[in-house]
Amino acid sequence: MSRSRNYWLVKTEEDIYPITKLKKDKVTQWTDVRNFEARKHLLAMKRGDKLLIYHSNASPSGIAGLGVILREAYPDPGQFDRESEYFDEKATKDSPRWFAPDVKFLSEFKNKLTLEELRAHRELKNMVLFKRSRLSVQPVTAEEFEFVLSLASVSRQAH
DNA sequence: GCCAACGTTGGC
DNA sequence: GCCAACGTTGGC
Repeated sequence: MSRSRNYWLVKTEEDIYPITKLKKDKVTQWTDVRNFEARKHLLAMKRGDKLLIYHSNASPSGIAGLGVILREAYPDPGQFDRESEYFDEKATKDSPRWFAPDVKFLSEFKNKLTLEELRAHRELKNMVLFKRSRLSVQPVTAEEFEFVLSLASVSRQAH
């Protein structure tokens, strides 16, 4: 029996790792997530799951494009590196604490879908994005995902 | 840069 | 196991 695909929203700070950088890299390790609930979601991601890529700390903040899970989560190397700002002394190779999947670039929206615009749609009113504003990896329903895509194509047609 | 929201830590 | 203090996120 095949499992249905899941959808997620992941945040990245626009001035640290914008989607234009992912576009250039094609694939990146989605590292540095250090929050237990976000970790749970990273570990639940399956190859082929699609991601809304959200730029935080931006003006304005919003969804900038799409990615897809290429490799499921494996231990995040930064936790073992004393030099890294993401080093975790409680983590060992035998029992890692933090994980990262590989994310592949899919597309960049012509126009970022801003928080303000997203908030304006009833169809999106239950998005975790609004209820759990600090969670950096969060589930998205299939309906929400499809609706966001429909908004993105509208903004593409506008230009 | 401010500050509200909220996740995490640590004393008890 | 509670909860106050602290630190961080992220919108504005």
